[in-house]
Amino acid sequence: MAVTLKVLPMTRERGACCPLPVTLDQAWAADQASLLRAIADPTRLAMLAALQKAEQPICICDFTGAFGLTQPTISHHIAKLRAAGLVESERSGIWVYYRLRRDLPGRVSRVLEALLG
Amino acid sequence: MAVTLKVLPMTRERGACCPLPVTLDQAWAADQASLLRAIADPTRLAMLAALQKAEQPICICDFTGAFGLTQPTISHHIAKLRAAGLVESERSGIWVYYRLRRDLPGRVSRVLEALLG
DNA sequence: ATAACCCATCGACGTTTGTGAATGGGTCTG
DNA sequence: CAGACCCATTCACAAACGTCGATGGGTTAT
Repeated sequence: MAVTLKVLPMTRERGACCPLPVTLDQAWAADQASLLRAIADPTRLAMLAALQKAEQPICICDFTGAFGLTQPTISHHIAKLRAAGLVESERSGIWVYYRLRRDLPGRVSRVLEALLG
Repeated sequence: MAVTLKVLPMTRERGACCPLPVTLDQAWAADQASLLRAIADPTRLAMLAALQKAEQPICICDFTGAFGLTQPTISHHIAKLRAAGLVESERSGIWVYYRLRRDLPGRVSRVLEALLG
């Protein structure tokens, strides 16, 4: 009911597609997609949620125990989060503790906040 | 310069990883990851940005002209966005116009807002 | 020094994903 | 009707991804 949206053209010049009314920032899209691909994985998402909720940093072996995954796999996921600039690490003895980066860019913070609540 | 964080254990019981101090909601992680995978692509991100900025719905052939991609590829990307519940379509003549869904869940809206500004 | 433990990296394998050619259905025009 | 156009689907293929076993470097305990 009510007019859902402006009248769509039933007939317009065939064979001539309209140019998009907005400019496509390709570099922006690539950057955002790169960040999102780093987050778009159940394991890494759960890692981020755990890192955000825990006040203590978490080490790889803790993750390995919590998920049903092997240590190389966990290490691989953490490496992706690190490459995306989402986490930072600190070595203490034989353990390497991870936490969310404290100086995350504003956009990244907003995305994580929207996701992790 | 100041204490960066609480003291990390230099030595703790070896061979016994600490249980995570938070519960891992696996279903939540899978759902969020599924949504994010639908967005984590440069083409689809640009599509979403265009759909958000344009007040007029956009049809497939317009996208095909704007990106350097073929029509099946554009159709494939739009299908992923539709499967994720992000866009809805309306046929008008031989054209199918797409727009962002108007009743997006709150979480999804917040994520998109954080991404697209 | 030796052993035990944690972690990163490499190589390999199966799965998923992005892309385009080809095809068919649907809609308008002549 | 025939032709032209838009779109969705199928198929095929290369690239990227997630996972694990194996290996090596680094650190602590004995």
